[in-house]
Amino acid sequence: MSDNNKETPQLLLENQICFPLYAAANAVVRAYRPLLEKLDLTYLQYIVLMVLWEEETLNVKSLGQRLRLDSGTLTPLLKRLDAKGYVERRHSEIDERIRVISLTKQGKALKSRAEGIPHELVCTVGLSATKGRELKEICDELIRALAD
Amino acid sequence: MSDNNKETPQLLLENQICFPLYAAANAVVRAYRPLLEKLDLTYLQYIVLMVLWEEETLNVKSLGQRLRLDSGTLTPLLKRLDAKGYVERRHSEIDERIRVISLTKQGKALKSRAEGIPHELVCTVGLSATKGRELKEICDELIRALAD
DNA sequence: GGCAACTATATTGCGCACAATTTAGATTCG
DNA sequence: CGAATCTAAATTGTGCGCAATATAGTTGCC
Repeated sequence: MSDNNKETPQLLLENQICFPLYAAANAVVRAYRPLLEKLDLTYLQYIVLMVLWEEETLNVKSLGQRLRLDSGTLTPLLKRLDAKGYVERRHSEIDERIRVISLTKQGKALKSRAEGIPHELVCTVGLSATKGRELKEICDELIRALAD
Repeated sequence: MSDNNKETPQLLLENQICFPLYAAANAVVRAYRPLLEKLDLTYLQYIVLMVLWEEETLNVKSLGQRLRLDSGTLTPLLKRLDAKGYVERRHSEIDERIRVISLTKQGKALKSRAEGIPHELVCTVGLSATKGRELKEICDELIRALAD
């Protein structure tokens, strides 16, 4: 334990925990790409729509809190979803600063077309349900630990 | 099992495995940022240097295989590391197509300054060694499953 | 009412990721 | 030898992520 450094040198890529996490996240986004191409969506756009399929309507801030992303990422992304005709971006009438994001008819219609995607991905990955749960738990713990 | 959909609808963010993975990877890169700022490095630049601290010299392709990244990502990154004076990018004399990347004296010197960083991060995260190992294993499995 | 502090979103700029293409050099094989 | 094929790296273009800053609009307080 005290001669930890000799046994597992910290600066070897082999011994990193974060790098596999980082590489796995890239790999997953890459794996989603061909499945989402049919819907003309990127991975993050798909995630944003997933929130909207639940909530119908919401503003940039609460979306950002949910996904841990800021307006610098979300504003241009929402403009692209708008350009594709999947969402609308209205100004709140109560508070002009707030952008109210809502699904268009086309945006709602995408939901049924997306239904099969998570299962398709699970199949190509072939991760057991147990390991999937473990992964989710550890990642959630990490996220909580690193929140602000 | 057959009415899986009713019990855990696939299109709820809450039920996603990949999203926590994605968000955790972002969180980790974010957490590294202030630690790496002192060395004038981004997370990926740090990872690339880590490979070079092991290998002394290598070309773009083998670096890319190691990190699962392509020349579109690596070429500009290596140019930036070059501009910072941490690496050199020579053409191989045997095969002019190949770029041989090697550490400069300054690049080598960074290693000792980076020594404390992994431990610093582990502390802010506070993930147990067991869970760290589990996370690494599952991510490695995911990466293998999604390779090409 | 009016001004200071605050808040929500937008903008700018940089550095990844990666698909698609281009460029230049190496290899193969008739 | 030399054209076709292959290969390594570079380039181009799009879309994140996010820090830093800017722009409006709102609220609080005198």
